[in-house]
Amino acid sequence: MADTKTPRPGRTAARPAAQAPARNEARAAARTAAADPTPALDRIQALPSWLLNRASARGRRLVAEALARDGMRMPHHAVLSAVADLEPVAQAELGRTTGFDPKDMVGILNDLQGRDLVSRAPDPNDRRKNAITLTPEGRKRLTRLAKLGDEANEALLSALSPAERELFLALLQRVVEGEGDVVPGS
Amino acid sequence: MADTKTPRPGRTAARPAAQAPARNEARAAARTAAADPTPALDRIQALPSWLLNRASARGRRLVAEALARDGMRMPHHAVLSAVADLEPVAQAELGRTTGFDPKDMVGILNDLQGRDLVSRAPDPNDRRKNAITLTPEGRKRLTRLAKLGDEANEALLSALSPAERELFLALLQRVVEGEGDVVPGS
DNA sequence: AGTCATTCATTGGAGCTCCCAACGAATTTG
DNA sequence: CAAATTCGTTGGGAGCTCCAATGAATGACT
Repeated sequence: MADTKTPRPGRTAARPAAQAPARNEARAAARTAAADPTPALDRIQALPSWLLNRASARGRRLVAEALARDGMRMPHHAVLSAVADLEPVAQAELGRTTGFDPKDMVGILNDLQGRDLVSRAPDPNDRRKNAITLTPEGRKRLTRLAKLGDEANEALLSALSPAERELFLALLQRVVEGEGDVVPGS
Repeated sequence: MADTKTPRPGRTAARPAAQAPARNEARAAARTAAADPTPALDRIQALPSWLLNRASARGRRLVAEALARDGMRMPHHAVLSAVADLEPVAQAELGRTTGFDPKDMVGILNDLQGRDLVSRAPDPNDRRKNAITLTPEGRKRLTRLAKLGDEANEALLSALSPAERELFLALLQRVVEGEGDVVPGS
């Protein structure tokens, strides 16, 4: 890859020119010449995947900023919530329910345990497992985090009315589940 | 962080036990005791930011798989599209219109130039800039990529009817633009 | 004119998410 | 009892996003 590029070869000027004819004129000319009614850039930026990426990035940023005010990140909040529901729970099951990689789960729980928000004790019934439990501080912290997360999500959808939000979430849910192809039917 | 965790301390067994009382019973007990009608995990996984992340990840995966059949990745497609519209165009402007970091733009264009899909020549009018241009091969390749991308996006929204897709995209667009708070008015 | 701020392409580095592979310990299956 | 599986952990890598700094070149201002 290092030999394929042209790393600013000396900048010796003296070029054939006749290559940059006023930009906009070239663009319009190309459009009429190639009969390209919809510019490729506009098309790509209207693609569902593109819009979803941008919306997701905005949501992640908003949530990250909100949780950062409490010194936490999104995975901390998610795992803390899962522990609250499933405790005592093994790390592998936490990974399955939240979707985090076991490798990353180790780091997340290291953080949470380091702040005394969860306790990680060997499970007496299955000594391979760790029994993850919420500490009282963890429970209080989770309440705060849930509030911050809700506020961020409120801001994320602030452009939509309540009815529109409900509709949007319903559609979004079906997109997430995907598996479409066959008509929903029921 | 290395001293905060408990790295499986020997597994010497002999534990206080009385800590893992059959799992499900503990869960039900906690729910009645804490009067928690909505499990925290369910709540967090119904959050707009969570759903958007999952939908975005699904879209990214579908698009990546589709473009990979042509040996390309998403940024390649996006930049190639932008070049098609704006050529000849400088890297910095490409970065502004597509949203890619200037650093990443270097690598993307290195790839594209290495495959002779774009040409990168010094701009005679402004010797700081590179004039990025589409090669004939690049134009053909873009047609293929656009098709692959469209198919992937079709699959992404396959769970929605045409009317629902239109509605979903309209709502999604407004979420992306955000800046809500004030009513759109027009 | 010459100084100064800005822009451009590039390099370096970091963080996050996801995936794959391996390991020792422990458990389950046959 | 042997074999396969699970569990937590460590290691590495690929992609995407972001920030800081550099030298070259340009533009603006006095």
